[in-house]
Amino acid sequence: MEKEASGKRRILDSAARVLRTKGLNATKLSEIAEGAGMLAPSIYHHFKSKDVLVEQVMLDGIYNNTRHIMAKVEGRGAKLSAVERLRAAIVAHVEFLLSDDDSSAAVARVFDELPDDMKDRVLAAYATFDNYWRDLILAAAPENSNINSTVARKFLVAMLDSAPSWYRSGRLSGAQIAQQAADLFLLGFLQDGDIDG
Amino acid sequence: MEKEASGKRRILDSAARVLRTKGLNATKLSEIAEGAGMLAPSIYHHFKSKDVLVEQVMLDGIYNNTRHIMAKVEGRGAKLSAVERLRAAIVAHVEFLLSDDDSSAAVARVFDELPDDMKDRVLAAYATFDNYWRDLILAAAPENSNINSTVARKFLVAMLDSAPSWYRSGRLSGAQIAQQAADLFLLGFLQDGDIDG
DNA sequence: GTCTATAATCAGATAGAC
DNA sequence: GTCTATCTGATTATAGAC
Repeated sequence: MEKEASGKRRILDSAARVLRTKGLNATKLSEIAEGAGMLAPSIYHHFKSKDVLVEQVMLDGIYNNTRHIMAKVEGRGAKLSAVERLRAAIVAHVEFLLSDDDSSAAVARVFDELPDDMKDRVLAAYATFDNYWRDLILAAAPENSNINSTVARKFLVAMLDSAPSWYRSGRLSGAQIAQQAADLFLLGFLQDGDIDG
Repeated sequence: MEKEASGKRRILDSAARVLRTKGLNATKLSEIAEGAGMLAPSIYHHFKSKDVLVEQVMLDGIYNNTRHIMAKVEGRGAKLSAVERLRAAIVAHVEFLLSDDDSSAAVARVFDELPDDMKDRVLAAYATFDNYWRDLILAAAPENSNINSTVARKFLVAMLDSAPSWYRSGRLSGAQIAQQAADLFLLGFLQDGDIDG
């Protein structure tokens, strides 16, 4: 189709990986270039500026993440209850964040650091993602819930997005962390023992 | 006692306020100085470098936040149940984050952006804070909880710390957000209606 | 303790050869 | 499409007067 030069692809992948681990400010073009097998000025053949490159990484990350979650949830078929769908989304989100794919972890790590104007544009790109969560949450909400669904969504996403910042492979697997997140959000900390899931 | 020059105090206060709203990278010494009623080079009479100043703001913020939460919880007296103590801490934490005091919001906003070495030192200063939460959580945990208490603490603090990034005064007050956070964490999203508190 | 210069640094960005 | 220079700009930091 279009010629998505492999150079461009390598730069985007390298950028996501460095951003994920170092954050925006500590991410230097020289390091991105190194990961892509070239030198810093070569990046400018593919991207007009560092900002443009970073913004593309953010947009790709949001797209990949949204698509991944939707695929996981919808792939479970039409038999799932609203609560099971919400649980599946939570699990998919956390597992993707903790996976080898740098897309979503880069976004989670860097979003707060973005310059204001870029943050506004990236936030606009979140619309599909936000709407999907909103629908999942509204569908799963109990009748007379005293919890505001927007507040619940903000708290939920923030909680999940924090996982990469403190998770280290060891005792618990990513899948286990994901289950804990779902249990915690859906059932609460005071809910105990023997839960079906 | 010691002569904590009012200049130093003004710089720290101004720095916390700018950091809270702009994040680390966008916080310029010139703006901190402006808020303190002086020019940028004057800061160097009080602090050896920007890093040293920022680190002091972080340490102060952690200290203030920890002390505030402890005072609120312990001030409620010895009659509180473990769950009520945990709830009081959650509410105090969110209310402090959303208050006029810039201490804790500055930490929540900036922590992820800190350079690695400083982050390590700041993290060490979190020990008192972390231990307090750990104890509150362990005391309130149900007998056979299937939720890891460390994971619960990480998710809880991350969720609470996100509030300043999306909360805007309007419909819901800070106190209401704080209650929602406590309900959500303790009882879960699926818990509905009429909750005692 | 604060100011007016001015230096030093660093990283993003550009020019132009190959 | 990538390289080797080089430039630019912004910001931290220093020197030294007041």
